[in-house]
Amino acid sequence: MHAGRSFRIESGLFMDNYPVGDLTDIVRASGGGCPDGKSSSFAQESISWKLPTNHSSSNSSKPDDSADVMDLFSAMEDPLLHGLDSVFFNSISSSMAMSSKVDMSDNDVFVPNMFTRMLQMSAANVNPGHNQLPAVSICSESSAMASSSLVKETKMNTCSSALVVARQHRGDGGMSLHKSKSCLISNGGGGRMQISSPCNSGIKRSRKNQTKKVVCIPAPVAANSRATGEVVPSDLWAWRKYGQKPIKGSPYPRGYYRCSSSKGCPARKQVERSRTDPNMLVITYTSEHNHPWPTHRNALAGSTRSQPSKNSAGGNSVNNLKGLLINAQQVQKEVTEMETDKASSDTTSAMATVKEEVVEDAQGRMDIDISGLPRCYYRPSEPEEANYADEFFADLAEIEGDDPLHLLLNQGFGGDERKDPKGMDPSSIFDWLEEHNLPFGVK
DNA sequence: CGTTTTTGACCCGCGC
DNA sequence: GCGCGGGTCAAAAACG
Repeated sequence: MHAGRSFRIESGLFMDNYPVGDLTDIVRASGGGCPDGKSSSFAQESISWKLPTNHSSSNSSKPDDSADVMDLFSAMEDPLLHGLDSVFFNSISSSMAMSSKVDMSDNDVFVPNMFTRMLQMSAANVNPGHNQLPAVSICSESSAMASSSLVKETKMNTCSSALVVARQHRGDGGMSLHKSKSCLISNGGGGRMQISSPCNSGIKRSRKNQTKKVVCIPAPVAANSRATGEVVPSDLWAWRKYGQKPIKGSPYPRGYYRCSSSKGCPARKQVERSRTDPNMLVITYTSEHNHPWPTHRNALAGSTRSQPSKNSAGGNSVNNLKGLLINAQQVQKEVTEMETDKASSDTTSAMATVKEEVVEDAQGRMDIDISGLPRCYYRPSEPEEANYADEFFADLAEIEGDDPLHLLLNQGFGGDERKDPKGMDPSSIFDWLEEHNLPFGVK
């Protein structure tokens, strides 16, 4: 329809150096705690958004920058997750109004722009040498906050609440946290989502030492329900299931998936239900994609099996993503309800965590080395629409201290309007894109 | 026909 | 060395 102009979105998401603390703190943030149920008492979680726009002090000074290069694809690994965590962080931010704080210092711009993570990423455009990327660090108040002297208190106008930002610079190239493996696959209870992200050093590891990113999300109810009853949310990567195994101690099998977008791509993911809460899915990502985002699923044949419902997030990646986003929407709704119901912050009030983990050794320790630096580029073929959206995104990016995603959520969730990208909800983005024949792919 | 899913067999790492 | 548990392979079936 239109030709000539394209717009580009640049953003990124990476975990600033995770401050002192152990993973149990992170996991507890989900409200689920460890399977043994002993982790129900913990301090209010802190969540931080950080977007070091132009300063390169966050990570670039670390000696192992080369690792960042290897991180690129892994950071790109799950754009959906970035999108979801954006959604979710908004939810959290709303629910944590009472006790959270935010650091909006100087160059920090709070721009969890979901679009930038949902849309196309292109490795060719990734420049790992610069840290013009937003960083996200999430930590527990009891640990990181208490130890960080850099925490400032400001306000966050967008979410009518505040978040905590704990910022620390890497000292010796990483820190070791006590590994709480069982907790990693615990869940936060219905409607909660945990996200653990990895650090990818690019070093080939043995099975047990492989970099893993653990994600806990509420199991999509209707999305991708397969004949087996298995519910597997999809993302925009193309995954092919290559195995399934019953897991000892869990009534639910674990599915093994590999990336089918590119031959030889080492990316893997495992999907299983949480043994403590069947409503939660635990997705473990292993290894990084060695290719950009797929422009399309490389095949449809067989991919829609047992996914008859076009609207149930099955059948194609767009709808799958919609399903997850809708799920995130539900999560947000729950958060809102919880906030309404009680202002107190119990263990389930912190719903999402993001952490980077590297299973470094068998000593029950893990190193946190957060350096994923995704950049998102979206080059729609509809310049007019692009132009429109360009301004839209630009506005979003420039609203300092405002949360465009929150705007989206406020405007979009619960509404049916999707014609106007300015007013659509995240799930409607895809409808809008589809309606306007906008590709997800690069170029 | 090309791709994915299923599923039993095989391989590998780890603990004893 | 052996057994166990988890991860992967590969053939057959299913799907569009």
